[in-house]
Amino acid sequence: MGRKSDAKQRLLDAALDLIWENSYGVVTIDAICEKAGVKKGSFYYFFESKADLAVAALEEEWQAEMKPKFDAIFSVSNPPLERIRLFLQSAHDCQAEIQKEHGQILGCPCFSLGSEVCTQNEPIREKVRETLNRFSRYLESAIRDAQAEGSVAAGDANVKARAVYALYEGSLAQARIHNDLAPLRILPDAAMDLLGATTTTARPD
Amino acid sequence: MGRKSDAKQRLLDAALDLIWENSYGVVTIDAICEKAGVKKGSFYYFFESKADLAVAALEEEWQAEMKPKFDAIFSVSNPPLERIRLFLQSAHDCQAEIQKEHGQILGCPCFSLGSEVCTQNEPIREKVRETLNRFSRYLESAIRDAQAEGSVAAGDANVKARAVYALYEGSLAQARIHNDLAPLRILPDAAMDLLGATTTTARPD
DNA sequence: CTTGTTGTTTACCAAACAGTCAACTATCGG
DNA sequence: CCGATAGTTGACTGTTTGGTAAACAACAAG
Repeated sequence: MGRKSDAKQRLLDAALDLIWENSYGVVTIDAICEKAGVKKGSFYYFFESKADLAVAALEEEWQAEMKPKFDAIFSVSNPPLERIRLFLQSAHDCQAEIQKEHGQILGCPCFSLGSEVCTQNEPIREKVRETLNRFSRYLESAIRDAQAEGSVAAGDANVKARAVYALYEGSLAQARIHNDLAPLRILPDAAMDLLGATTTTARPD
Repeated sequence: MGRKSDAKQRLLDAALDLIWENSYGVVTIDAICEKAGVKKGSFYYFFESKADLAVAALEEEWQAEMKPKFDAIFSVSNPPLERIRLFLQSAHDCQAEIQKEHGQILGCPCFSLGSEVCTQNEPIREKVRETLNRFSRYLESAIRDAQAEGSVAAGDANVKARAVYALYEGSLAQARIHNDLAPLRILPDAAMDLLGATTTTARPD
């Protein structure tokens, strides 16, 4: 069945890294190839264009990285509000680690990319939409469970989830712009305020 | 005192329009010149680089557009919570109008630009920081006034302002990505929840 | 009218860029 | 060992870019 290669995977990884660290528009195909250690001819063997690669990279990132993480954090074994708090806490911890490594907070690659290219490239926009919806569905479910146990007031769980999600992404982007973890430190409490949560979970000081 | 010209202003306007509608990275100096009806030689007469122009455009946008608007909305004549509600409502109304004209919600140019280039260009990052801080200072002051009259619970007004501001920018970016006003429609109520506001202001249905 | 200042234009260059292609190579099943 | 399949390479093309420079045009003050 012919030759084997991990070049495709290397391209996906390199693209995500570069776009995350910089931005979609400024990253060239040449740069991706160089970082991946792959010649441009091979790039076009696997992908039609940079946009095509970006879509594939987003899907890969979701499947390989985000989904397992989300499934663990939003495990039904955890109390509903605890899931949300864990989620927001992990955002902080992840970005703290990234800042240590890169010297720079990078935020959410999907959201940054989406905001940058949503007016220019429909396939990327569609993949970003899909991914963001997957994210917020976890929140929505947790909120519904919280409402069922009475720790969050009644009301459209989808609306509440979208609000918390906007707060989350806004805080991440702010952290990136200021290269400062502060917006992420206050995020859990702000989300609980937003949900009008009756704090069943202890708040560490 | 030599020749007169509005070419510089035309360049500022063209740059802001193009970057807002698309993104910083994808907009070329040639495109800005063409839209402004200015030759490239003249561009370099007024600005050193695209980044230099972007910084000037942000300052111009603040001075000419945003500041007067903010001063009116956050007028001390208005009750504190009403200021905040007006601010969030106007975000919705502005974006609705933009959507009608462009067929596309464009969000906040400063925040989008900041998130895109903050890792690549320090002068732009610094100008974005400055501008965003100016924004959130209006919120902080209104929150402090609200606390004084008892319509918002005590607590660090700066922290609360940053949370509301993250929610605001997150909602705007979400609206841009989805090209959907929904995140902005729920924004005022979400902000009031976040602030734990004792609703003195009537909520229109 | 002249002279200095401010702004405009055109043509140009070198680098970077996306995208193509034909020749080449490793690997597997038979 | 042989051919089909899967992947690799490097050299190439044409275009778009950012950036420069020198000649030119309008205008104001003296």
